[in-house]
Amino acid sequence: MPELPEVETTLRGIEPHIAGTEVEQLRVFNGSLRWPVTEGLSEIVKGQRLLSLTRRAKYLLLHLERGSMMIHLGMSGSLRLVDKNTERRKHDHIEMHMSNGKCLRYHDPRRFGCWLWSDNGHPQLDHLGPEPLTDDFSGKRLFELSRKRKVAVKPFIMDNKIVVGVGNIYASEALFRSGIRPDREAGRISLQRYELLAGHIKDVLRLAIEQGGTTLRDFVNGNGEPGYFQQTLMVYGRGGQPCGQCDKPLSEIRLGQRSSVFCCHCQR
DNA sequence: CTTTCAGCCTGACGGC
DNA sequence: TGCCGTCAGGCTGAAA
Repeated sequence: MPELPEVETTLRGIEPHIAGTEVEQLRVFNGSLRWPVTEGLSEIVKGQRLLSLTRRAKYLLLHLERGSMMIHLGMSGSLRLVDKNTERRKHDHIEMHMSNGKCLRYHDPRRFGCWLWSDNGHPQLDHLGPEPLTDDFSGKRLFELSRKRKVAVKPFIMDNKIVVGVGNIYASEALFRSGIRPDREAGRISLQRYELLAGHIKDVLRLAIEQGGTTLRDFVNGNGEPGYFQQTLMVYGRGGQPCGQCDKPLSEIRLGQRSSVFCCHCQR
């Protein structure tokens, strides 16, 4: 599923192939995504030059001459570059033909994603916290914003107002590396432990982006699905299996309606 | 203000 | 073989 590293990987994979080209044609086959695809999108973007592509949180932004497209991959979305006469697969909902012959296909079985056009900014981006891989995100920030908060630390670090782009997988892994129980009250964790946690969040995201390099080639070539993070996972999806550090069985609980796996011996 | 929770959607999987 | 229930997940917005 697309987390921040995969969105970043997608961006790096497609950017060099289509930045600077012009939109020849955009076709919407099924526009009922998380929010309906912007009405009249094909007519709006036709003929506009794609100036640049950026990422904010898990959103991809395509900057065109007269505005920008905000794309989210939701839970099951993916973008890939294909030859324009490649046959469409089931759940290929949108495609964008560029002036250099490249075709960008959006595939999303669960349709939790979005494609929204705006010529004056996207309100969804206005109240987001800092990017995790910048100096604006630190243990000090986690410590200060968590004082008097009763929420468990795992949903706390997954809150987009605190820091963006930390999904269930990487929250679980960073907490394991930090030796912190996911259900510990956010307001009762020391500055020192938050500094450790912030460092591990950055490490785990950076590592996943590096490993995404393999996925990147697949995306561009239109082969296979990403499977790069499986080996590195210590706790996510491993409830009941032995802990990689102490061999005791990993515990599984639910926090904020999300499954949370941890080691009750290694994490306190 | 904080916290909780339903809803959006399909595919995979287990039980019968 | 198929049917049915459950789960997975990010994000929003309403309710408590």
